[in-house]
Parts: sequence; structure tokens; C-alpha cells
Amino acid sequence: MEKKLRTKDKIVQASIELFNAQGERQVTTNHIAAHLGISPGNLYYHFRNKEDILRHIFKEYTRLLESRIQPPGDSTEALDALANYLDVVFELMWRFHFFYANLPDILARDPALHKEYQAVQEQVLARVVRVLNALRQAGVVEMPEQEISEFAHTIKLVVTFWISYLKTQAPEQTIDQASVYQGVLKVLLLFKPYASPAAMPRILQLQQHYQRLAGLPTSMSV
Amino acid sequence: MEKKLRTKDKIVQASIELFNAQGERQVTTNHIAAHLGISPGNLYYHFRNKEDILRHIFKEYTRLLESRIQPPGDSTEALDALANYLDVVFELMWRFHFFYANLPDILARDPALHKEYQAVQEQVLARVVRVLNALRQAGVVEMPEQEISEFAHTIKLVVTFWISYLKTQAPEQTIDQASVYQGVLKVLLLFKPYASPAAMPRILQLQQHYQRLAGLPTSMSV
DNA sequence: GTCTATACTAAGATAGAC
DNA sequence: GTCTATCTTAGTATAGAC
Repeated sequence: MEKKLRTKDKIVQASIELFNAQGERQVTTNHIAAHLGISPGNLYYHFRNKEDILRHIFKEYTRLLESRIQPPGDSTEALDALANYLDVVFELMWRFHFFYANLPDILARDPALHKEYQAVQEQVLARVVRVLNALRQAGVVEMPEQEISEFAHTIKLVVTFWISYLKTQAPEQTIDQASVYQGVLKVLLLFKPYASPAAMPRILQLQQHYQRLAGLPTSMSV
Repeated sequence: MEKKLRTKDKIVQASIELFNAQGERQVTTNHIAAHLGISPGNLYYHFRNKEDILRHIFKEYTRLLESRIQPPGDSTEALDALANYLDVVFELMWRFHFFYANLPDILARDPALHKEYQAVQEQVLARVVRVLNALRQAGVVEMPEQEISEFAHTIKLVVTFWISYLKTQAPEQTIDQASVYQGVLKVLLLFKPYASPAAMPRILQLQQHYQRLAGLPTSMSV
């Protein structure tokens, strides 16, 4: 579909790759240019500075997020909406894990990006609240209505900082796709005490699905 | 008791102050020296580099943590042990909040510090597991035994990244003591679905206690 | 122990030729 | 659009006098 990327796009793609592999902080504009075999001057022709590149990457991330998430409020079943949310969020989290590995640092350096991030997060929070309300109305979870908003924040916190947590725990910063998907299991664990008996089988089924993605034996209890 | 601090100690104290106020990343060794009215050369006489200062600060943090936490396994009531844990952890989190505001970044820069951090965290995890087991045996929470370890990790994640979460959500990085204590309420929320009916009154009492510290109206539901 | 002065380095960024 | 060459800056760190 798009065989020859323009230099500008190549810079964005190479940056994502290098940031994920080595950490955003360790990768300089010179490294990116060298990796592509272009000059630093050329890179600065296409982007004003490193923050500019990061803003473009975030835009790409947002675009993917919005295109992948199911339109809200349609006829899909409540638990499927949850699974869709988890699938999309954790897949993108893996593809852009450098961003989550140092989120406060990256946002602190660029107020403009921070604002964009917050705008997106408001949408995400609203989405999570909608999914939770649907689960509640479908009788999948039993939870006081006033707690939903707070619970949504807790979920968002666990999701957002799962990768950071991994990095603080791991001896080396070896983040792989399987370890990222272990975060989904942590989120499901938050749901478990609220699950209605009738919904338990389906929740256990979801759990096994993600245990496979996380490279864990499915017999393992969570 | 210790009226005249040696220059070395003054550097540590000033660093904590400045790091908390402006963020660790923004404060340079020159800033620290200027703040104290000493020369950069003098600072480097006392510390090999900035990481060296951070390691001393972490040692101080560890010292306080260990001195404040109640000895495990004594006759104290299970919920009191939980309250003690929360009090100590969140008070120190406030006094050293710069550390939690950029944890993955700080640890990534200094493998030696990372190792020390991990050693301390193992102790903390063991402590949390012990508290949870006590709560379970006292009938305060009802939770399958195999879930305790995973639940302990979730608690640690929420605690550790509460400040980071605040910083990503807040328009500006205005972290105050009250907002830090709102993290305790998030942790209590994790407990609530597991609480036995008999223990609910005491948990609600704890909740009100921390709502006061968090500067929230105690009538508010959480 | 403390200062002044200075060197080093790495990263970010630009000018001007092609 | 791309290159080469170069500049700036800021942060880290050291040497040597006092």
C-alpha cells in the first residue's frame, strides 16, 4: 500500500524502533540519523527537535488507538467490549512500550505533549467507565455505582504503569510481549472479587485466553 | 541532637529539598552547590557524582523505612499492622516524592541503586504478604490463599506509581501532601470487595481517617 | 575542606554548499 | 532534500591554590 516511505516517516518508524529497544532517553537525534544512514542536518530539516518527533509518534499512537477501539454503545456484549479494550490497549502498549516505560519523564519535558496526552486520557477514562457500566448493567459485576469512577481510575493506573512496574522489578530491562500481557491478568484480577457467580465461567475463559498470550500455563491460578 | 550538620549531610538534605521541589532531573550538581552557597568543587570533594548523592539519599530512605515499620509477627492486631504499613509508606513517599515521580528513570541510570532498590522491595513485598495473611487469618478479608501474592503485587504497584499517576493526570506537577494521601484511599478501595461484613465498620473507620489526611470530606463515598 | 578556574563531553541545533 | 561542517549549551568533573 505504501511501499516507499518518505524520509519523514522513516524517521518516525526508526525512532519508535530505537526508543523501544534502547529507551527513549538513551537515543539521541544523532543516533536516529546514523541508524537511517542520513545526516543529522537532514533529520533537523524534517523535525524541529526530538520533542517534535515524539509528538508525531504520539499522534500515530492516538490514530491507531481510535481506529482500533470499537465504537461505544453498540450492541456488542459487555464482556466483549472489555476484551476489546484490553486487546487494543495492551497491543499498542507493547508497540509503544518506550512511552510507558518513562511516561512522567517524557510528559514533563513537553507541556504540549502532556496536554494532548491528558485529552486522550479523558476519552480513555470515559471509555472505561462506559465499559464498567455496561458490565454492571449486564450483571457481570456487582459494584456500587458510585465506585465505578474510582475503580476506572485504578484500572487506568495499573494499565498505565504495568510496564514501569516490570522495569523496576526486573533485574534487567528485558520487556517482551509476553510480560506485557501479564498486565492484562493483573487487570482481570481487579475484576474478580466483583464478578457475579453467573459470569465467573466467562471471566475464567478470558483469563485463560490472556494466560496463553502471556506465555503462562493455563492451569495456573490467578 | 545534631545541631551542626557537616557539609556532606547538608548536601544530602538540600538535594532532597531541591529534587522534591523541582524534580530530580532538573536539578544539577551546580544548582545544589549554589543553593548551599558552596562551590561545585566542594560538592565533588564530598560526592563522586550525582548518582552518589542519590545513593546516599536512598540509604537514608531505607534507614527511615526500617526504623518506622513495626516488627513483624508480634501481637498487634491485623488491621493495625495494615494501618502502620500505610502510614509509614505514604509518609516516606511524601518526604521523598521526587524519587517516586521518576522511578524507572532514576533506577535505569544507576544499576547499583537499582539492585539496592530491588533488595528493599523484596522485603517490602514479604511484609505486605505477611500483613495480608494476618488479615486473612483474622477474618478481616476473605480471599483465596493463592491470590495473596498476586494481590500484594497489585498493592505495591498502586502504591509505587500513585505519584507518577498524579503527575500524568494533573495539569501541572503540583504534588502536595493531601494528594499523596489520596493514594491510601485507592489502596483501601482494593481491599473493600474482599472485606468480610464483620470487618466493614473498621475499614470504613480507617477510610475516614485517611480521608481527613487527604483533605476530603469524610462523608464522601470511596 | 573549600575555593577558583578550567577542561571535557555529549547532545542539540544551525548555516550554507550541493 | 540532503550533506558537511560547525557552533552552542549545559552539565559533569578535575587540578591546583589557599
